[in-house]
Amino acid sequence: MESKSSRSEATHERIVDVAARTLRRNGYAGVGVADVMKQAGLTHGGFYAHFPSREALLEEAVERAGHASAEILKRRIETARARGQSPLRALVEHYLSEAHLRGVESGCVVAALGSEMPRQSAGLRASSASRVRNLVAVVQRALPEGGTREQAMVIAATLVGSLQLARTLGAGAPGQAMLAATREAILSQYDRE
Amino acid sequence: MESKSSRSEATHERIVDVAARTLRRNGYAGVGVADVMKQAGLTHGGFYAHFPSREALLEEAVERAGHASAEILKRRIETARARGQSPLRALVEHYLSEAHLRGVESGCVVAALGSEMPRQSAGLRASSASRVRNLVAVVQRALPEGGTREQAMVIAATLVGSLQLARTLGAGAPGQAMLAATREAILSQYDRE
DNA sequence: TGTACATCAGTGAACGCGCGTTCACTGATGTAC
DNA sequence: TGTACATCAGTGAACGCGCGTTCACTGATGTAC
Repeated sequence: MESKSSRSEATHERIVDVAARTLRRNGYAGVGVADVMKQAGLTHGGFYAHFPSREALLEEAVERAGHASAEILKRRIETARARGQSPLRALVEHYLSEAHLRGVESGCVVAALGSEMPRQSAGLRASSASRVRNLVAVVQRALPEGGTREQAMVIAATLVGSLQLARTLGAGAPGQAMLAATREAILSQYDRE
Repeated sequence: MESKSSRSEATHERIVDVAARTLRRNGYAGVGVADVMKQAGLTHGGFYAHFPSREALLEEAVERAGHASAEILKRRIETARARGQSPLRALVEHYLSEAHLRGVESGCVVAALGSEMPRQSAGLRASSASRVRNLVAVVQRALPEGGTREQAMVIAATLVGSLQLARTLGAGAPGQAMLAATREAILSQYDRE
């Protein structure tokens, strides 16, 4: 890494950022080398100076996308806790918000790719499974004292499923109703302090 | 339809059946005209005598897959009810079973395609959204007297999310743990008679 | 400070391949007489 | 019952296109003296 120039590194980061957004918007198959390079302001020929293959880019993009949205969730949780508010409520209201419903490309990668993850190559499945475990861990952090991993798994599954179904039903009333029902259900069950 | 010979109709059905399985195993992008025709015992050239386009096949395949798995769920629910057992338990234990975890290609199309549905063309999104509404309706049927549509939406989201995350974590212990946690959570909350 | 040279990020044309789609043709089925 | 013909499901070669990958080259940056 130290042998690479900072200019090269900056370009690398830019490509991964573009790919992390495109990945969530279009799925694994929707990430094209030429298209990503063009969005990053480059020509496609230079791609292989930065990545050994398209697959390698996808692995980095899954991790980038996962870390980015997990960081946002963690920050919301910590802020709520610091203010004496419910961290779980902060998490749920952010995850199941209209902004997240509409903003696939900057949202949770697990919700964006959930049904495609199991079909990927071994390397990509490993990156993807690790994003799932991380999501469960973040949810568990938001639970009240004594919250178990089992509870976190159930809540994570509900969050992911709800967002996907809402997006499929459409960003209008049907999708909103799905999110509202789920917010209500999770909070009334797990947020009794 | 009546103008078509029964031989042609049988071939058409066979192609849709193959596509409905391939669709769930490989996703929308994983359904290739040549591959499906080959699996149906035909050559790819004849495809356009049966469908105006690949897209038209996909729409039929989504509906076929959705109806098929919904029928199985409905039957389980009715059987349980007839025997005086809990229909919700029957539904949940079937949906979150190891068989369903492993059998993507004959399982619920919403779980198999959830994250890809919102990105499809208008026609496919319509077919897909209709499968989501149908799943919610089937879940509501399984609820005890007075079960609301909101409850059904939350349970459907949890079922879909849990199955996807379990498949991503792998069919071994991690995936099984996800399913077990979700079964337990849904039944203990909604199955108090 | 200035000149000569090496390094290397990025360019753009070309490749092989798979895929959706088209189309002229074949060969079996069924109808007319 | 048999022959001639029409229908039509399915065949297989060919097409255009997009995509991942390769590679010889360019031009800017930075180092040596």
